[in-house]
Amino acid sequence: MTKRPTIADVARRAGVSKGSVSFALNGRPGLAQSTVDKILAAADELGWRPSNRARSLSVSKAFALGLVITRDPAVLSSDPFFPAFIAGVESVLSTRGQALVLQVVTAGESEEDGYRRLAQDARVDGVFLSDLRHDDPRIGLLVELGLPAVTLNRPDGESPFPAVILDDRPGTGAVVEHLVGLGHTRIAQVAGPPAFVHATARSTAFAEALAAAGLEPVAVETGDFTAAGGIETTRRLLALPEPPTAIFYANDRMAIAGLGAAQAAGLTVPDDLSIAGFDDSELAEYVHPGLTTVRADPFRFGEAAAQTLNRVVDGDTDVPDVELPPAELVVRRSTAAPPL
Amino acid sequence: MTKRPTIADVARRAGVSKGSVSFALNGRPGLAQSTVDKILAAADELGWRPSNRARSLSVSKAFALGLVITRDPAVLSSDPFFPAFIAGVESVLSTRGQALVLQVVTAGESEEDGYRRLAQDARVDGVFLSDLRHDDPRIGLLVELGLPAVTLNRPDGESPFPAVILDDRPGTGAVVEHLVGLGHTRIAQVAGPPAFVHATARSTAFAEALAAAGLEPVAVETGDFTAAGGIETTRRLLALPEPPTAIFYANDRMAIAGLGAAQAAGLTVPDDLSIAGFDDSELAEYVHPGLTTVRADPFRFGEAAAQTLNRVVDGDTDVPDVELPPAELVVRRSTAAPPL
DNA sequence: GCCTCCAGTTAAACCGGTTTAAAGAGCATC
DNA sequence: GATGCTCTTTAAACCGGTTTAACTGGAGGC
Repeated sequence: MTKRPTIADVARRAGVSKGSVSFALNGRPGLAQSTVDKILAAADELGWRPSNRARSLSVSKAFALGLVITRDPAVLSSDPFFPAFIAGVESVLSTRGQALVLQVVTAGESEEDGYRRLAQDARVDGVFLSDLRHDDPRIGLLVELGLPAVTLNRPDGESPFPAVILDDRPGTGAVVEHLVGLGHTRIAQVAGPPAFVHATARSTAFAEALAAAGLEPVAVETGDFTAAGGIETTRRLLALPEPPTAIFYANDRMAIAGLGAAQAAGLTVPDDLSIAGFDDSELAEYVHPGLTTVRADPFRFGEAAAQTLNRVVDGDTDVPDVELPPAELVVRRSTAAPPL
Repeated sequence: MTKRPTIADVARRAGVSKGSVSFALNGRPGLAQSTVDKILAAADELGWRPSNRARSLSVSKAFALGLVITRDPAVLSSDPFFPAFIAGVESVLSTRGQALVLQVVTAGESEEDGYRRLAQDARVDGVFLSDLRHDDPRIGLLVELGLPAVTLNRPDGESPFPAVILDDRPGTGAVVEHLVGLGHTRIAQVAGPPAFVHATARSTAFAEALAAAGLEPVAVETGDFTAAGGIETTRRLLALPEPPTAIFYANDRMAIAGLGAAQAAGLTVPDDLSIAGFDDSELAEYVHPGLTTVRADPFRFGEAAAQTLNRVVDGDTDVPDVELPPAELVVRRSTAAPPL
């Protein structure tokens, strides 16, 4: 493990100045082609790669992007979204020599502290803003911190940042149409926490799709995206005087737990009760019966978000929003015609 | 967003030299207490925080740790381990102003490229080595790269790195004892890929515990930790001329999928077949019937790993291995006495 | 009163790049 | 042959810290 070569070594070997090496590396005009070749050859022979740290200091960039996630409500622990999303992000970053810095905010602090830390330490050039809340205070915070960002889905307030959008509505509508088409009229929903923009978006889409079919939700419960929440809300729905014949959950985790709760209550799915989820997580296909759900593509979401954020970071003004192909219905065995 | 103050600003304000400010900040001896106070006060008034980048360059440290994960076999996507592990790591890093850099290796490359990238870019001061393989080539690679590391669990070859160990054996033994205690004699296992140290460790522990009870495995299938693998191996086990009355899976994901496969095959769990998993993932408690499994504490694992790695990074020689409290049995409804 | 010693402080070099201003070379112009 | 101009190249400053070696001023010893 000998010390790595520096730009000075390359310059010496090529018989030029440090500045010229820098110019050659960054492909700046003003150098004779022959000189450029000579320098690149020298760099190659020495196996030189410019030091990130030195570059960071002189150009005031971190060459890294940041993602803040809250761990608290176990929201994270079996969320199929983040891992795939992160993989998508990385697929873009690794080709550009950038890194992804994770900031997990633990119970004690507010999520905003996470962003504040990233900004104060100047660890990243920009951040991904996920799980938008209504009137999300983080947007103002990031503006104040001067930290570029991209939002995952469209915020409801003013935002100076581009958004990468995956529209949940078509998928939600498709689920409702599917259930209605099977003959269901008593459909309930287990929504996500109303503080989240995407949770209420799905709720609204659900209500609208039902209305379009001339129906109303028989009940709407609010879950917290966890399996425990799925159990509890399902029990409440099943205890209604006139329980629903179909339940649409805002994510697969709650749906799978709800499936368990229904079975524990002695019901057969889908004969007695139809169940649909949202995410198409890995287990959705393999539980019994297989879960009808809505599939998005978080990997691609990550890719698009990283590309978009990089445009902002690179100083591109007025980066347009990006629309991804909408989520689509995946029909499996957990939905069927309602009991007579 | 005005420019942040530098050490020179602080020095000027306190009426001292840059060097003194640096000394005061780092608590080095040789400064009069009164001077230190004056400097710290000035720093405070200006809200100065030393620049990570500059520090990084001059002390040749990244103030960050790295984690490389392979995304490919969807191993990641619903693995309950990593998110909790990462949260544990962060709980240590955030108090020290360090960051966690994630490197996701995508399909095309080998995982080693991930470490190589982290090392070449000098992005991190050390890395976590997870999912150890037999004679893991990454250990040699890290030595060669001069990158400090800590291994999650004990490697089987020589290793210069400390290990953080969570012993799976007591939990595995407890599962077997539990099943034997219920009266099972035909117990099968769905193991993990034999390339992984922890997979074979669990397998061996399983075989040994059975042997201690005077039994032999009725069959051992090798899964790949995915839900799809859980389905397939379960089908094979159930198709045996004399199928097992209990199956022990190497992780919850395969177990939950296996549960679905058994139910799809018309079996009632646990009356016809007992099922046990490993991990105590969130869904384990909420599927129907609740999954008997083995619970570890990945958050604490992350904490311990981060602390240990930091000792190595800080130049502590001979950091001892750390033993965590072993995983323990969690009995739920998916296990019962075998059918007569 | 002079020399030593030492605690306290500072100037300057350094980390490894980027960037700017200026110098130098080569050639055409008058 | 001096002047001007373009094309290359370089020296030096800079980013914001850390670290080393040298320099203070004052106390203490003789």
